[in-house]
Amino acid sequence: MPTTLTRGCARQRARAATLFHALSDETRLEILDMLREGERCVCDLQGALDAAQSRLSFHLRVLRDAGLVSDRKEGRWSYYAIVPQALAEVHDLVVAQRPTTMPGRARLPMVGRCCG
Amino acid sequence: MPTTLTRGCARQRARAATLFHALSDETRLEILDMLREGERCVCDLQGALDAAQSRLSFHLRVLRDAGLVSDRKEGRWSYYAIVPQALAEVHDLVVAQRPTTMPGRARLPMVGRCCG
DNA sequence: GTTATCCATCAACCATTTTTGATAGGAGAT
DNA sequence: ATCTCCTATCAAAAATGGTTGATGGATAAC
Repeated sequence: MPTTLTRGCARQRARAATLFHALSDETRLEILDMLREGERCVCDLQGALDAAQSRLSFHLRVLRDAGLVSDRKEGRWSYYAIVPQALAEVHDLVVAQRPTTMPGRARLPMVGRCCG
Repeated sequence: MPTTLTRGCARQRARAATLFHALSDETRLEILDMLREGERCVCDLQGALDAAQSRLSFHLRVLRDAGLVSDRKEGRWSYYAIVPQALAEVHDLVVAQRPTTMPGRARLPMVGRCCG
C-alpha cells in the first residue's frame, strides 16, 4: 500500500517541519535555554529576556503547540517546562537524516559525545 | 568578560536558528531524504519531487547556505550531497538543549537507539 | 555556427510569521 | 468590591519566507 506509506512519510515530515520550525527562532531558543535549568513562569522569562509579554506568550505558544514545552497553571502564574520526550523526538529525527550510503554510517563524525 | 560570552552564546544561537530553519520546510526535508542515498543532480530531484526548477534551486540554496549540503559542478550538472558534519552539528545542538536539572539527565528517554 | 539541456538568479507576487499595542480574564491582596 | 498582578488573545502592522515565470550563462550535442 504505497499510499499509506507515502502518507505516513508525509505526516512524519510535517511533524519534523513543525518541530524544527519551533526551534528555528532565536527567541525561542533563548527561552528553551532558560528552561533547561527548570520550569519558569512567564514573568521570569520576561525579566531575563526583556521581551514584551505578548511576544513571549506568542513564542511560548509556538513551543507548546510543537510539544516542546508544557505549561502548568498555579495561582496566577503559568509555569513552562521542557518536555524531554519531544527533544528525544527531535534527536531521532536528526539521526534519521543520516546518509544511508556512507561507508562509516555507524560512525558519523559527531562533534560531541552522544547522549552522555 | 561577560560580553564575549554573551556574544558567543548569541552567535551560537544564531547558527542553531539557521540550521533549524533550513530543516523546517517539508520540501527541504524531502530533498534531504533523497540525498540520504547519495548525491543527486538537480534534475534528478526535479523529476522525483516534481517541483519547478527555480523552486528547487531556492531550497537547495537555503540548505547550502546553512551548510547542510554541498554542491559539485560536473559538466552542466550540479550535484548536491549531504554534509554529515552539519548533521552532527545539529545533533549536538539538540543534545545541548537537554535540561540540566533532570534526575536522569544521562538517560533521557530517547525513542530510538542513539548514533547506532 | 545553432539548438537543446541544466542550472542560478532576479523581480513580482502571495503567504506565513512575528511584533506591537490594546483588551480582557482569572487570582490574590486590600 | 476594588485594585493589582500575571497572563492569554486579538487585530493591525511589519517583516520574513516561499512560489512563479522570465532571463541568462554555461556546457554539450548537432
